[in-house]
Amino acid sequence: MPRWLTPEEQCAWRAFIEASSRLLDDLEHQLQREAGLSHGDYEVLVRLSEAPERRMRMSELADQALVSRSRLSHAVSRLESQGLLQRQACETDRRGMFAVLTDEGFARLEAAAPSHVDEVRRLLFDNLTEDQVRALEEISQAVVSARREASGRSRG
Amino acid sequence: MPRWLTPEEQCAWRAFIEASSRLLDDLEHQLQREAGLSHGDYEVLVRLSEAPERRMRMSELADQALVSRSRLSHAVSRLESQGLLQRQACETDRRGMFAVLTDEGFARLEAAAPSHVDEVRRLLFDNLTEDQVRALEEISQAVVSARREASGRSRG
DNA sequence: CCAGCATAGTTGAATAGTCAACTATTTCCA
DNA sequence: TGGAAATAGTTGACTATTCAACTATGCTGG
Repeated sequence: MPRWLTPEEQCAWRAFIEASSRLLDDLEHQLQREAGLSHGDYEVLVRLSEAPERRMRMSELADQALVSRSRLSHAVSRLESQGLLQRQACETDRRGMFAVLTDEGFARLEAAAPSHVDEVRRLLFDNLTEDQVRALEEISQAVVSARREASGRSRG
Repeated sequence: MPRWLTPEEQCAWRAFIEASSRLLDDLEHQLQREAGLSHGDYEVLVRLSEAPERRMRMSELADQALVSRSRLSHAVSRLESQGLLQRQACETDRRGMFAVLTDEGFARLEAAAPSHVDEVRRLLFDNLTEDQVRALEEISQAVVSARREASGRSRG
């Protein structure tokens, strides 16, 4: 006997799916239009830009940018061919590679960021109270931690 | 001078991106494993199953399932070839088509739903208080309405 | 030491998604 | 009425993503 969702949960779930799909789609389109980047690519560049020496090991980058290793590998090849980053062999682990943000990549990111941030504000934060911003973070944290604990338990 | 995000908004934004990506990815994998359906396909089948006579015009279905018309058209072709639904010409508007859920499609959905719902509970609602569920819905509604008003304004 | 397992990352084929162009029909209104 | 514009839906080419297989290297216990 499956535990169904309560009516309140149903509503919340559908609202969440609609809001997050539309929000992410809109941001995707906006980034594509203004900067020729997908949201995934943008995340990759952001993480690199914040890393020491603007470089990061492939696996760590994949984890932080929330994409699979395979997808990152393809994405890095694309971004590399656009000159936005480079691969660099790791000297202490000969299996390893770094992705390094180029100046051009950094410039592209700097050009894309302001209008992207404006869009995030416009589509999300301008429509929320301070309490709602706090609630959004707490809800998100709860989801992320629960997932982490669950996978910790199943691995350990 | 771009309005940057406040530190609180930054945190909320990153937490939201991580939580929603992981949640949606997990659900996607679970549905794929258990029922051989993508989340998009699942949404399509759900909407059809709730429609009168289990059928719906392509455009309305696309709107409700939050996918582009082109994507729906491809998806319907796939699902049709799997026998989960059928296309049916509309008699009052000769441009129009209905997508109709087959018995097999309905059965597939019934088989997939319980474990999917369990997963939604487990990954999301089990980790939230009642207040948080309410907050999640209000936040989502706020985002969706703001977007609707904005596009209404730009269209009108 | 070294055999076996784990980890880092890549690849290519298969699948899915996007975008713009296209057909066919309907609606609007001068 | 008729012709422009809007709407419904499809298509195909291109791009992106996934999945499983693969190479290469590092680690670990007997």
